Amino acid sequence: MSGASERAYEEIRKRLLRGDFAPGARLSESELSELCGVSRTPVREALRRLALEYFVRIEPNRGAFVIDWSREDIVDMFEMRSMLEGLAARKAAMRATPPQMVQMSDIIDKIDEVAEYSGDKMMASFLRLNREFHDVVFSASGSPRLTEIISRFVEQAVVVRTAAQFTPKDILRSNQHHKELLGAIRSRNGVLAETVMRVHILAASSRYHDSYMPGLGADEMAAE
Amino acid sequence: MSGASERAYEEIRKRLLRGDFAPGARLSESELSELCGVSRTPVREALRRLALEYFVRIEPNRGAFVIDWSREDIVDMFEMRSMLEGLAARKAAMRATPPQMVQMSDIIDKIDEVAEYSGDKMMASFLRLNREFHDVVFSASGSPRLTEIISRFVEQAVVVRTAAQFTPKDILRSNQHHKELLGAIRSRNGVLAETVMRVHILAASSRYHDSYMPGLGADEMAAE
DNA sequence: GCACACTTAATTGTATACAAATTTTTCTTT
DNA sequence: AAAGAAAAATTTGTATACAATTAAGTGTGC
Repeated sequence: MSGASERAYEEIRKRLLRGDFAPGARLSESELSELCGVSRTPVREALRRLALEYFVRIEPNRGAFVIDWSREDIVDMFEMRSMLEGLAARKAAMRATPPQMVQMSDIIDKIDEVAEYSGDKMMASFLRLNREFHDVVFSASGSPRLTEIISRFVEQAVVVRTAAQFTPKDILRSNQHHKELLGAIRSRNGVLAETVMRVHILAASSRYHDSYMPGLGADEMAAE
Repeated sequence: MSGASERAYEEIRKRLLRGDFAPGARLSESELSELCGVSRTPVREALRRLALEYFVRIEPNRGAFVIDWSREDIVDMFEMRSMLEGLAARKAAMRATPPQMVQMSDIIDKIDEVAEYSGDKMMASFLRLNREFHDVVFSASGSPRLTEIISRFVEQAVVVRTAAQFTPKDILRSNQHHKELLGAIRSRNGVLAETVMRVHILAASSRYHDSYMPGLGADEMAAE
């Protein structure tokens, strides 16, 4: 997957995330191909890939359609992700090296700084750092295959679309989870690390659904 | 994905499972295309799909190679599967309907009967019934998306290749897990259901690795 | 005026042809 | 003879052309 195919994938994915196409809309291969400036062949390849990542749904002989997620679907995706990332956190608690812990600590500090910023710049920085932090956890789990599969999961439609709507307060709370997780890893407490990570992810899910955590106002809700 | 594409996928997958190609071997698109009796286009599509299911690995501009799994990779895959199927079992304990419980019970009885048979017939019957049982659990979880993703996981290379080497004793022990799981579901004990399911899967993993359960001889080991 | 069948147009699926990249072979040089 | 470079051959990646299926439009019958 290189050149035209990769380009088509990036382009279509970008537009899907930006919401250029309505949910349920049919995606014409011809239109996409001239939109991306490549032929239909790499477009088809990109669509198949996006289907496996749950951005689109392909019906045989009928074409690709933008997936529309139900609330239940979204809950399920986050639940699954919480199980898998929880597993990674547990393994990380057992195997993380001191340098990796320092890395996590550094990222945590940077995220605290970023929360002071505002606007798109803040959001972009946070998303990058947050991704970095989780990558260190995955790496610390010592399981390349686990890392690979979870990454694929994290790249999925629901997760990506959810990430882009945090307030500074959300960011700080999210980072609080990071701190707790690092503490659990430092004390080699696998069960705690797993549980904290699950809370971390499920809180983001909760945030997404405009639901609330008992005893807290809506603006106090946790986010990933 | 229909016609030639589907045909190519089935054909290549069948040969991969049968071990026709050596691990790490390069799969030529031209060879596969005349092997399947279709052109290169659907073969490429099939290969991309098999890559996402971890049967092959694709290197840009170099082609597709048969994946070779390390022991650690296999452990990781089963661990992930245990987490996801555990989640499904927990949800099933909360939502399963009486008819679904009857279904599970029926399948359990049939598996006990099948263990009396011998040879390929037994194996085929067990695999089908086992799959049916797990499908009922997924269905009982009430989450179509969860079901879909776990199914995709279960179809993966490692899992499929592992399934085909159980003894009658393995089958009976596996079915014992099924009985415990049904008990947990009947009593609406989500945590127990989740834990039993995780044991069920991890036991299969353990079986696969010629490792053993403390205090039991090798031929007493559990299998899925 | 509405439903249904048929014809036409548009779209997806597959095959083939060409371009770009990689691997293999061959030839030169030390 | 071995190592490296250049050229040929093979293989993957992309574009285009054709086949098959599906969707849309048109006309006819009731």
